[in-house]
Amino acid sequence: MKIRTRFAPSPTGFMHVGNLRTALYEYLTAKHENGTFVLRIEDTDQERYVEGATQVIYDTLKLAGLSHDEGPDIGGEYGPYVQSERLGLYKPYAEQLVKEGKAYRCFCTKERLDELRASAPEGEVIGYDRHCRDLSEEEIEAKLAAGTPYVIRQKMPLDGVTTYHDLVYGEISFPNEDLDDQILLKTDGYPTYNFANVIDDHTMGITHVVRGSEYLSSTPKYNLLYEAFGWEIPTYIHLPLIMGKTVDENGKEVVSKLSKRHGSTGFMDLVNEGYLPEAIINYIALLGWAPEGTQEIFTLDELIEQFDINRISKSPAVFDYDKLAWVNAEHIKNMTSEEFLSHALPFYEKAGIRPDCYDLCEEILKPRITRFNELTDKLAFLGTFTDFDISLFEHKKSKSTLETSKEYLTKALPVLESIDWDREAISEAMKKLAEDNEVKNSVVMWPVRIAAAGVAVTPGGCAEVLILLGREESLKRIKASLARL
RNA sequence: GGCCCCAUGGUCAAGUGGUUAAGACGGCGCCCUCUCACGGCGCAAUCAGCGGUUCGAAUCCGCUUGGGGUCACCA
Repeated sequence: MKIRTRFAPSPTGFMHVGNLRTALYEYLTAKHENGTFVLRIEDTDQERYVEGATQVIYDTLKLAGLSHDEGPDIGGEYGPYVQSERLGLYKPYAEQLVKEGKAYRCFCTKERLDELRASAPEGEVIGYDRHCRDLSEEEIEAKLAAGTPYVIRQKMPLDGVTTYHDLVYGEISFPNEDLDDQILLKTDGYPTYNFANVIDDHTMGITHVVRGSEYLSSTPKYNLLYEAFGWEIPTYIHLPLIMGKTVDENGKEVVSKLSKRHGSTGFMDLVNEGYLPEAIINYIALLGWAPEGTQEIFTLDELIEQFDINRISKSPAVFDYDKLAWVNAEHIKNMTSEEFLSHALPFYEKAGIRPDCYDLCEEILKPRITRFNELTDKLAFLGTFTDFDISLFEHKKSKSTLETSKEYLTKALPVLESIDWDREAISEAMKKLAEDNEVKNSVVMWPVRIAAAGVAVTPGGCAEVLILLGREESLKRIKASLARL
């Protein structure tokens, strides 16, 4: 049978990498087996609906390269793919269970439920007391006739255990007495998430339910629903959680399930900070899964090829920005010239780089950046040449002092003025100057580079700096610097 | 608190009864070098604890401890 997985986000306007990682594994699970990846929007919560949030989901999936085969925007045989457009579907199923005695109408008010919860002993949590589970026919009729609002709750077995199998976690059992009579249909007639989820997964033919391990403890309820309807239970793949670090009020570091409060872990946030979508995907694929070999840098196609459910781990993983940055840098290093240029161009233009220097820039910048927005800083010396501290000319490691700097700058200036403004030519000329004077290359190169750049740290060496600046600007700066020595 | 899950260096992790316990990020050091990177080499750092089972446990079992998740008319 063809595998069908689904990604079923709620439109909250924000997708953090934990959600995206779930989507990724759903995608990989399907695609590795040539299966179908479905997008379903779960918008049954009227109060939390955020305008435009659905678009964020489309944009994110598109940027991430996780293209769905069926969904609200592209259709499919199992539509509609938005829960709010499926509302008529759920109620009959709930009524069916009521008719069969597997569910019941509950007329309890929210207030009563709140009081019930408040009555729980300190530190304990108590569930619904099943007050309406055994109302008489007369009582029910009377309430209905009076127009009393109600919800539909599922009757949970009072004893025994529910056991299920998960592809990652194996055999898991829960005592039924711990299961609450969960609400299927809310007062407003909308289904709850859990109910809609089961109905939709079944009617959409989802074969593999891939989701975070926070659902491990609600899965028995799902299964009891599948059983109540006599439906086949899907294959479960629960994923270890992605954790974020925060600091508590005592200054102690704590880890918890990744969420909004963990700062910029939103996919779009990371993209805006300069992380490449493919690098983010690559990195989060490694959070909870490891390939057979030692390869760490993957394209999405390679992930599809190598993904293996059996290699998903059980323990939670902490999101690490350092490693993400490294993965990002690796992806940059693997870029073709065209790809690199397309990302770098805006920064080149802002820095006033001449087109004939694009290749040189790629060569010197590619190994030096982790994210493209670092280009601004790397190229800043081209624009700013202000009063720098002349103590920069004193550099132990290159054996430069104020005196030698002045001496060799004086010697280098006429040489530079006389040669072709060519990277090789400049480099050779400076080396020859050092050789003729029997000093280390650095004694010449260091002051020339500093004199032109005005800063100690530059991408590339003195020849590269001079080329980027151009002949005129370079000579102007060197003269100005020399005048200060 | 009940229930459920998890447990290899600071982090991500390989490992499925016999290994000097991979690799990567980060850290540190050295080399390369006109700076910073890149690259190369190297170092420090892990099987939570205690009991079993076994000729032999990171690997199997139990307990303890620690961490996480979950207990809504949210999804």
